[in-house]
Amino acid sequence: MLAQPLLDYINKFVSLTEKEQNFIASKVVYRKYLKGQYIVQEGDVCKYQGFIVSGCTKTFYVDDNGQEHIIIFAIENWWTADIGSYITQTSADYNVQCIENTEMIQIPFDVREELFEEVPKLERFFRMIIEKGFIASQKRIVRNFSLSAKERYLIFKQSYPKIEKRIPQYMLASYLGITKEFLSKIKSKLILER
Amino acid sequence: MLAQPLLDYINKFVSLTEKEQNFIASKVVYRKYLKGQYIVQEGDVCKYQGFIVSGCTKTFYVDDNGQEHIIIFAIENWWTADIGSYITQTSADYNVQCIENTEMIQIPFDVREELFEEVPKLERFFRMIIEKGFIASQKRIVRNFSLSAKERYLIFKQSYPKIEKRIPQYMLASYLGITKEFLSKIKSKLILER
DNA sequence: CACATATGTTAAACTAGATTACTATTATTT
DNA sequence: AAATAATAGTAATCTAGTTTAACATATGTG
Repeated sequence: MLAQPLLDYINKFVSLTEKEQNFIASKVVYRKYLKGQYIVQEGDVCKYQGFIVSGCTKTFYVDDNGQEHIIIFAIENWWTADIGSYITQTSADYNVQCIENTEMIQIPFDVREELFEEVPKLERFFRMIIEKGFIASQKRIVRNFSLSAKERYLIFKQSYPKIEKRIPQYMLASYLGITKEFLSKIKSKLILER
Repeated sequence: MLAQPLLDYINKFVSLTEKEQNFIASKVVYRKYLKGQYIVQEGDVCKYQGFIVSGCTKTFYVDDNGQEHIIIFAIENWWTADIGSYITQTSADYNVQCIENTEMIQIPFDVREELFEEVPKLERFFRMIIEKGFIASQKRIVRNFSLSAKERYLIFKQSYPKIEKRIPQYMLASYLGITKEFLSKIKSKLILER
C-alpha cells in the first residue's frame, strides 16, 4: 500500500490498530514531484504536511534583498511543510521546493481534524514529532550564536553526511548562514590543515 | 485556587470539565522562586515544565568560552523549562534562572503521562502550545540569518515592549546575539538618527 | 558537438560586530 | 553617607565573514 511507509513510521511512536491504519491510509494522499517543483510557495496557504518517502526538499525564505536563506532540508522519513502556514492556514512565509525527484505522503489540512477525531493517538504522535522539531530548532539557534561558521559546517557534515553529499555547496552555505565563497574558503583551509 | 491561572489558560485552547480541572489541579505544583534562583541547572535533569503566573525567567546556555547566551525570556502566561531535557529526561544543556521573583505552576515530569491518560485533551493542548513555540523558534532562526543586529533589536522592542523594560540591556544583548557594547552603539546611533 | 547554465574556487577590498580598556551612572549594602 | 557591586556608555583596534569580480569546471540540452 502506498501509505505503508507513513504507517510504519507512526507505529514507531504509537501503536495503531488495523482499523486505524486503514482509516489513515484512506485519508492521506500519495504524490510524486519532480526536481525543481514547488510544494509550497511564499504567499500561498500551505495545504499539506508531507512525509517524504524518497527524495529531498529545501525550505527557504527570500529576504528583502532577494537573498535566499535555507531553513531546512528534508529527506526520507522527514516531514516537510511551512508548518506555521499549515497550522494557522495563513499565507506562507517560506517556500518548499524539491531538489530531487520526491515521493511524498501528504496529510491535507482539511482531513487533519477528522484524523485527530477518529484516531486520537495521532494527537500524541504529532505532539511527539513536533517536540523533536522544536528541540532541534532551539539547538540550532544556540549553535548559530555560539559557534563559528567552520564549527557549524563540521557539525552539519557529521550530523547529516547523507544530506551533505546530495546537495550543492551553495545551498549548504545558505543553510549555514554564510556565503558560498566563504564556505569554499573554510573547506580549502580544512584541507590544508590536514 | 492556586492552579486557576493555568486552568484558565488551558481552557483557551481546549474546554475542560469540572472533573478534569480538579484532576489537573491535584497534580500540579504551585511554587515561588526568588530573583536569582535557578529552576534548572545545566547538567541536571529538568523535572518540571513551569507555567509562569508572575515574574520573569531567562533560559541561557554557557559556551566553551564561558560566555552566556540567552535563548529566551519568559513572563506571565508563558512556559519555561529546558524542554529537551524535560521530555527526554536527560541532562539539561540550558539553565533557567529567575530574573525577578517568580510564581509558577509546575507540571512534574512524573505526573505527565498520568495527566495525558486521564485528560487526553491535554495531548491536544500541549501539541498546540509546542506548535506555537516551534513556529516562533523557526522565525527566530530566519531573522538571525537575514536581519542585522539593529533590525533584530527593533523587532524585539516592538514585539516585547514589556520585556524590554524589565530586563537589563546586557541580557537583551545576549538574547540578540551581540555584545552589550555593540547594543549600546546601536542605541546611540538610533538616537542620533531621530 | 557546441553552447548555455549551474556549480565551485580564488583573491582583494570592505563592513558588521567583537574585543579591550577606561569612564560614568545606578543600586545595594554597611 | 561611604563603599561596593552591578549596569551602561564610548572609543580604538581587530577579525570573521561579505562583496565583487574574475576564472574554472561540470552538466545538461538543442
